[in-house]
Amino acid sequence: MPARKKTTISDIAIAAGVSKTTVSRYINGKQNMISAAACKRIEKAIHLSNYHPSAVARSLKTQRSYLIGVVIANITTPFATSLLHGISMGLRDAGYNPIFADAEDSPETELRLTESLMSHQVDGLIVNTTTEDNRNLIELSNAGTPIVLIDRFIRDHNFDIVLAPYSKPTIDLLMHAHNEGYRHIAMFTQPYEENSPRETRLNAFVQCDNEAFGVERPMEDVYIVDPWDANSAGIAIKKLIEKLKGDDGKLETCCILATNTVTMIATYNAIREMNLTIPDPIGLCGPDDWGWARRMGWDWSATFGKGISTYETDPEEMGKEAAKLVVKRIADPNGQKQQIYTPTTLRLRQSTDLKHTLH
Amino acid sequence: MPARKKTTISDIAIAAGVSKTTVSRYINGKQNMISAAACKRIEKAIHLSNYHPSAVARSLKTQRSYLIGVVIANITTPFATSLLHGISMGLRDAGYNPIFADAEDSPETELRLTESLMSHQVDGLIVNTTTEDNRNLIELSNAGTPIVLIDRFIRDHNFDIVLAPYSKPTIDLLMHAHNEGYRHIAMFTQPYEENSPRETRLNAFVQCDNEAFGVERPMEDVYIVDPWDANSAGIAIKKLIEKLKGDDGKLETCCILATNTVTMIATYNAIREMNLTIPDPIGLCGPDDWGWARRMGWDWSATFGKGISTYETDPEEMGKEAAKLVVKRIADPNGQKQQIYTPTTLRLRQSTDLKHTLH
DNA sequence: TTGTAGGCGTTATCAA
DNA sequence: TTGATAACGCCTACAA
Repeated sequence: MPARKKTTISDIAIAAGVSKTTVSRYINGKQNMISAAACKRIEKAIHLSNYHPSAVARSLKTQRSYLIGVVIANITTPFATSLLHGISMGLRDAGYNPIFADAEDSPETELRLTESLMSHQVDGLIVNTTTEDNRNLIELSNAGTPIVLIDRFIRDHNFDIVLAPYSKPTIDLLMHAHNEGYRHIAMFTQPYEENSPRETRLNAFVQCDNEAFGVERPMEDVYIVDPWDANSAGIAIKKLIEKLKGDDGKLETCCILATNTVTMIATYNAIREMNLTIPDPIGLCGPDDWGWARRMGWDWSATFGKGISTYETDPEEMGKEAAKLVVKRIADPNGQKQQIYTPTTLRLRQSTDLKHTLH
Repeated sequence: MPARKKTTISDIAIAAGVSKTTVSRYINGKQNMISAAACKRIEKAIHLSNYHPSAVARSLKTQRSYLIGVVIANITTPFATSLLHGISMGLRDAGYNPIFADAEDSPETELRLTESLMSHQVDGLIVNTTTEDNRNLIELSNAGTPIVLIDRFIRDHNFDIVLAPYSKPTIDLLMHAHNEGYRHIAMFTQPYEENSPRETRLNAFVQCDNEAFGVERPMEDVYIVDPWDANSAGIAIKKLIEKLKGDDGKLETCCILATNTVTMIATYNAIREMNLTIPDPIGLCGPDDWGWARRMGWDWSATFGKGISTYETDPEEMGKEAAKLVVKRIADPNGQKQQIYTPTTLRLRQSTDLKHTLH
């Protein structure tokens, strides 16, 4: 099956017996400038040849592509899934299409992909960046490219950005633990360098551990966990237990704040393997960005034990907001940069219900 | 910050004191046709102005974009995520970029997006289609567009396609249930019209129920479940139980085959809520396309009860293969259409371990 | 209401 | 080794 040559606007013009200009007008909805007769003939010609205008030629001429480049730090997470879905819906509503690129957690890859997207004339960028220190994006932004960051910020430069308000709910969770009577808190986190949401949560933790729990060096209550390594969480738990042992050998109570859902699950499994019980002496809580699971009817956080206390983020909503924001910035390039915070919902469940359990 | 005009090949030509042609040659790696001096000047000019060639103009001229359109039926599943990741990696290795579109399970959306992708001169298409009966793709294919289907086929037309071999492992699982001594089998599936993998699994089930279990009307052992509806699985379980009640009121054993991971989890939860035990009298098994979870160190299928019997698919590998295949088809448009089956791994766990449990 | 002509940023052809 | 020049398919003054 040989590839036929594509039909172009000229073909239609000839077939309909009019000029390219007229056809172009027809395509762009300016039918009120065209005689009914011509309209008919053009319509027919287009239909017969099943002609589709070339977005490429149009982009070249108009310098607009109606394409938005979407760069995701790592697509292999449930968070990214919901994000993409939201972005996709939001852009479509505004007549734009996403070109999507997966940086695979590599700043170099992110740079390369971003350049590729730019050379394809994308009208704007939505970026979930791998790097807090992203010179390239700052340059692009300075050069006038509409850019919206999502979930991760960039230092030393003012960007449009969509965020979940991680600090507040983190503190809410920790204060709840405090009120429940936990003696200690601990934070289990993936490496947090260059990753602003984790940093934000860390800061909230440190502040709370210091102020509410009166701990002098709260960083000592922070444990680095690699959920990709099956043993990592177990090792952290062992270290934690050592610290919690009282003089009588009994464990003091401690509520663990996990940095994200995946870390939380790894931690949960580790706790169970150590034959420790939840919520006493160990409590567990953290963010829940697995909206997709809920949407599928699976409330995962209720499946583990008797339920894990979480705050739910809404990545899909974040995606939608980001989409709206780029489109807005394209229309109004010099408008004020915006920070949008999408709402979060606290869900207190058994995993931190120390008071009740003590009786 | 006003958007500066973009620098073009002409700017570079002027700055370097050469012609556009020479610059073009430089860009395209034909530096051996250029004098060392000119090379130097061009390099310098490009560097100073941080010039990036326009992929759009190039596409228009060469009729190649190095863009592959990727249409996914529904991105809101972990399966799709892994798929995308695989595609993304595979394409990148070959110098192509994915433009990705989410059809949101709607054939109309799929059509619209596909047309949009085509008008952007994509060199090929990778499609996880919503519709078995997809006239549009057949036409495009006939017109010479390189298309690779992934996970879902299209009736009445020969396409390049990447599939998991659902039939064989489904039968393996069911025969295993038979050998374990289950008296009945049942299938819990999402609606399967227009969805080839589910259909394939259904056919395998029907055949097995008939031949191995001697059931006359195997379709009566098929239950439609909507995992998005929390009650749906529960209702199906109740119906099933009615059928399993023997004369003495005791339940006969039955192994449930779930159609996919999400349905399986919904089913698992429903079984537990009914206070039924696994694997006796109810067994549970099905496919596992949650590779991402394992990659994150969470072997989910071991987390539920004492482990669920599954066969693991490898969506990431499927994506990679699809990427390789489009690229190949672009290079060799008239080559034989291929069907690629990616491997699958059987994991037998406690949820179907009836024999052992009986003692 | 319609058409002509020029150009968007490249590459390809041909000649020098 | 280099460079004019003509496309690629479309849009857009400007003119008729």
